[in-house]
Amino acid sequence: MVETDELLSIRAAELYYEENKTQDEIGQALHLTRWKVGRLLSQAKAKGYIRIEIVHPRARRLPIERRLREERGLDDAIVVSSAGVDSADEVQVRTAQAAADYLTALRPVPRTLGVSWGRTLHLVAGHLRQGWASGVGVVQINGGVSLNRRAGTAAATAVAIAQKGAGHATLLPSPAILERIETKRAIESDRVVAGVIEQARSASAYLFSAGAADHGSVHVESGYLAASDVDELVRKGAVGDVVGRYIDPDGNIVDPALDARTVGLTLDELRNADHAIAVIAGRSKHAVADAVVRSGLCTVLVTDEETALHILDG
Amino acid sequence: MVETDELLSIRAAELYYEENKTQDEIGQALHLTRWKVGRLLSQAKAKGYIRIEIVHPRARRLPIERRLREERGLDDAIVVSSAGVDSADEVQVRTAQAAADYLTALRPVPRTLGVSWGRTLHLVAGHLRQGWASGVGVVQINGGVSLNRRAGTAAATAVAIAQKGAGHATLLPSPAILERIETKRAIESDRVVAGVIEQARSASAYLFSAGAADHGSVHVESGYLAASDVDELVRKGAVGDVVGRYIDPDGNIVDPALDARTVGLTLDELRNADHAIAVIAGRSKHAVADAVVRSGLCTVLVTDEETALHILDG
DNA sequence: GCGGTTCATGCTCAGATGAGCAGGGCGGAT
DNA sequence: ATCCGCCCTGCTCATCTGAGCATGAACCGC
Repeated sequence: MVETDELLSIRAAELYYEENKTQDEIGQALHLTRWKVGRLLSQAKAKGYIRIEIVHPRARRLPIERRLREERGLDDAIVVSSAGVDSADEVQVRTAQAAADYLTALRPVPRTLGVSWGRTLHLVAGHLRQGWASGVGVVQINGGVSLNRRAGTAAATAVAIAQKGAGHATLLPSPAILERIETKRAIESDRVVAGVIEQARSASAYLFSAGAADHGSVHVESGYLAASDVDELVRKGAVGDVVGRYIDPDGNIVDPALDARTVGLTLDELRNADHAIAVIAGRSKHAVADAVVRSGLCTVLVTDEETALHILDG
Repeated sequence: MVETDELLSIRAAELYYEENKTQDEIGQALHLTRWKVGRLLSQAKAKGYIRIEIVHPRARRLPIERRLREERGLDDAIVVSSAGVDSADEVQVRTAQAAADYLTALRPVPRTLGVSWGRTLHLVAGHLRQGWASGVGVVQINGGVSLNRRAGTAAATAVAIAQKGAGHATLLPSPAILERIETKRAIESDRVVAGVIEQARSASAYLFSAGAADHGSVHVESGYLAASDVDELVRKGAVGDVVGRYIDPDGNIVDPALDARTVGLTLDELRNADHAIAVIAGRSKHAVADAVVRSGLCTVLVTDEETALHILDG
C-alpha cells in the first residue's frame, strides 16, 4: 500500500503542477477525497519528488543562505542561482552583480569601505550603479601596484567604486608582496603608506574576494609570484589567498615568511571587523571559500550556489 | 520600471516557493499589496522563471502527452520523465514500465493482443504483473524465429505476456526476413502460418516497438541482416524499422524488395488498426519514433520525454 | 489643452487550501 | 479476549489565493 501511495502522490503531483487541476478535481479523477490529495501532495514535497527551481540570472537561493547563516554563523549570505549556467564566467558575473546589489542596499551605508582588488572585485565595481551611495570613502586594504602589465587595475577598482558612490578613493601605493622583508618594513614606515593602512584599519566595512592557489592567480599574472612559488605554497597546504595572504583549509597562514613580506591588512584585523564582505565565486575557489568561512574571515558571504553547497555539505 | 518589476517577481518567487511565505507576508516584506505580489508571481510563471519538475522514476509528463494528442493526433500518449536519468538503459526501463502500466490499465481489455518482439518488448513483458489481465490471447504479428543464438526471445516475450495475463500465446513460426521471395511465399502459404497471420490481422490491439537503423539492431544481432545491409538501407533513407519493415522519415517502405521478403503484418494493416500501441525509447530512436507518429503507424505512443520533445519540436 | 484609450492598481468575493480535530480501524500487549 | 495506543481518514473552520471589476493615472493623437 505504501508503494501505491507513492505512485498516487506522483500522479497527484503531475495533475496539480503540470495540469493545474485543483486538489478537488484530482480527488475525483483518482477516487480520493481532496484531503487525501492534499496529504499526498505534501508527502511528495517532503520526499523531495517536487523540485521547484527559479531560473533567472538574478535569482538567489534563500534556503541555502539561511543554512549558511545558521550553520556557519554568518551574519548574512547571498547565494546566487547557478541554474542554467554553462560558463564559469557567467557564474562570476552573477555573483558580482549580487555583491553590487548587496552593497547598494547595505544599511547603514559604510562611511569608509576597505576594498581589496582582483578580477572579481573589478566586476563588482563594474556592476555598481552610478550613485549607489552618496559620499563613501574607499580605501585599499592591500598593496596593489602591479609589477608589470595591467598596471592600475587595482587602483581602477577602488576609484570606480568611490566615483560611482560620489566619494573619493585612498590608494595604497605599494606592491602587494615585496622581495625582501626590509623593503616591506621600509615601505610600511613611509608616512603616506602608514596613513593609508591606518585608515584601512578603521574602515567601517570591508569588501574583498579570494584567489585560488593556482597558476591563474592574479599574483602570478601580476608578477608577484612565480608559478613555482604557487606550487610550493600548494605543497605547504595553501588553498588560496585573501588580501594577498595565502591560507590553508583552516585559515592559517601557510608561509609566515611570505606573509611577512605582504603589505596590507592582516587576516586577524579582517577577522575582527564588524562587516567583512567576501565575494567568492567559481568552482576553482571552493576550497578557499570554505577556508574563509570556516576561519571566520568574513561576516557576509556573496557566492554562487555550487560553492555554497560545497561549504555546507563538503 | 519593467526591470524593477522583473527583479521583484524573482524576489517574490524566491520568498513564495523557497521560503513558503504567504503572498501577504511577501507583500509586507517588499512593500507591496498582496495582489501585486500575486500578479508578480503569475508573471514569473508566465515568463518561465519558475520551473517545476517532478523527479521520480514513475513520473510522467502530462503537458507533453497532451501536446502529442493534440498536435500529432494520437489517441493517447504516455511520456515518462527523463529527469535525473544518467543511462540510456534507465530510460528504456522507465518507458517499458510505463507501457506495462498502460497495458494493465487498458479498457476494454483486448481479447487478442498482437505483439512484435525485441529488446523493448521483452522489458515490457518483464514489467507486467502476474494477473494483469484474465485470459488474453496473444499473437505474434511478425516473424521472429532467430537464425542463430538468442533463439526464442521473440517467443518468450509473447509467452510471458500471455502467461502473466492468464491467456495463451500464438506464435508465428517463421523467420522475420527470408532470403528469397519464393521462400517467403511458400511459408506464407503454409496453413499454420497463414492462420496465425489471419489471427494477427484480427487482433483487437497491437503492441510493438521500433528499431533504429544501426548496427545494434536486433535484425543484425539475429542474423537476418548484415551490417552492410543496414548501411545500404540508411543510404536509401531508412530511419528504422517497425515489425521488421524499414521505413524512411515519412513512414514509407524504403526497400520494397526487402519488404516483400519480410513475414508478418504489413504497415498498412497496422495503420488501419484501432489500437496500435508503440513503445519507443531512447535517443537512437528519435528519428523512427518521429516517422512512426507522423505516418500514423500508432494510435498510442509510449515514450520518454526527450523523444517526445524531439517529435514535437524537431 | 482635450477626449479617448490603455494600463496598472486596489478591491470584493468566491473558490481553493492547510491546520487542527474527532472518530474508527488495526495491531500489539497484557 | 480485552484494552490501549497509533495512525489513517474525513471533517470544520480559518486562511490564502485567483478572477473579475471599478477607479484613476498616464499616455497619445488631435
